[in-house]
Amino acid sequence: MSKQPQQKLTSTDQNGVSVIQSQAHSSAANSAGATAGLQQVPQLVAVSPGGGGKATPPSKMKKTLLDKDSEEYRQRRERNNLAVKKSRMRSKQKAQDTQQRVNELKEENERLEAKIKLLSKELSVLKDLFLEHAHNLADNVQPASAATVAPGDLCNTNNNSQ
Amino acid sequence: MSKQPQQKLTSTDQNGVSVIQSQAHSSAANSAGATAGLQQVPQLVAVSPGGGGKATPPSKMKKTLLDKDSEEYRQRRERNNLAVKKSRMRSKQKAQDTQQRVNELKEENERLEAKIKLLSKELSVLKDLFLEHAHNLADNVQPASAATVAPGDLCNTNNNSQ
DNA sequence: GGGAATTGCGCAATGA
DNA sequence: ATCATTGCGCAATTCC
Repeated sequence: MSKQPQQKLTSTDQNGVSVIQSQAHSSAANSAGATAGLQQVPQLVAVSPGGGGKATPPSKMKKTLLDKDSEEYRQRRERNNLAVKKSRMRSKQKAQDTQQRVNELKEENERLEAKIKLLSKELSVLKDLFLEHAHNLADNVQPASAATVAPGDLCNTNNNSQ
Repeated sequence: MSKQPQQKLTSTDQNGVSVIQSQAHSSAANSAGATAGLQQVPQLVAVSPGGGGKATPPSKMKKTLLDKDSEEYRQRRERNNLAVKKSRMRSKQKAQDTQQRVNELKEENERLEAKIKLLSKELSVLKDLFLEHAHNLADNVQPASAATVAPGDLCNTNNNSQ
């Protein structure tokens, strides 16, 4: 898929002290280059409390050393960063899709309601017609069925879609 | 304009383990919360050269002041962190609302379609009745009017449901 | 100019 | 062990 070889310039590889990793990732997706010098602060890791003398704490010792300089560490970070980016992209897209879905549903809703209105009207007309006819029948026998029946376009099923 | 009640300012330190702060300056009274998590960064103090006068050159030199130790800096950061949190919260909530809206709309959609179905059926029944009656009339009384009324399926409500 | 809001990103913890 | 998800802080940018 979208996987570009990202350069990794870990400057100050073995500089004496602090790590200013001004990693200019230069992601491909980054357009509008305004030369963004990003800079994440280095975090000093507390290797061990200086004065303390805990020799062997409980046997649960996992987070002993996170070699920031380790190659593997950087590798893992990079992978995670990629994963994070991907995940966020997907999340964003999903939200967008949802929003679009809302719009579509709203549209369809309107359509359906319009149709309901139409059908209701038709129904009402037909019912009136029946009533009228029934009255006519009750009054006498048959006055004029045709006239009663077709006043205009009662039965028009103008079903215009959309 | 802040319209939202400030949440508890205590930084709720629950995991901040790996970062310790090597704060050079002991700030004054840290009101409300003593937020931890500071890092030391090599700060290149690049004050405006020349000494004395301000005379800021019209160039693009704006990174003149970034004192990480500054009280104002920390203050700004904290405010921004709060703002970020708020913004993200809102964003999340909005997404959630949108999702819920989708559900509601879907539900209503179903309801509407059901109603359409019902109305269509009613209409169809009524029309059939109508036709039948017309036939009766045609049989018994005048063929002329009956013929005018019912050629075949005059009132075909071709209700296509999506 | 200035503060809040938004956005992109990296880090670390955690879930699956 | 690898990837995905998530909370959080930083910094740049944008919006009042």
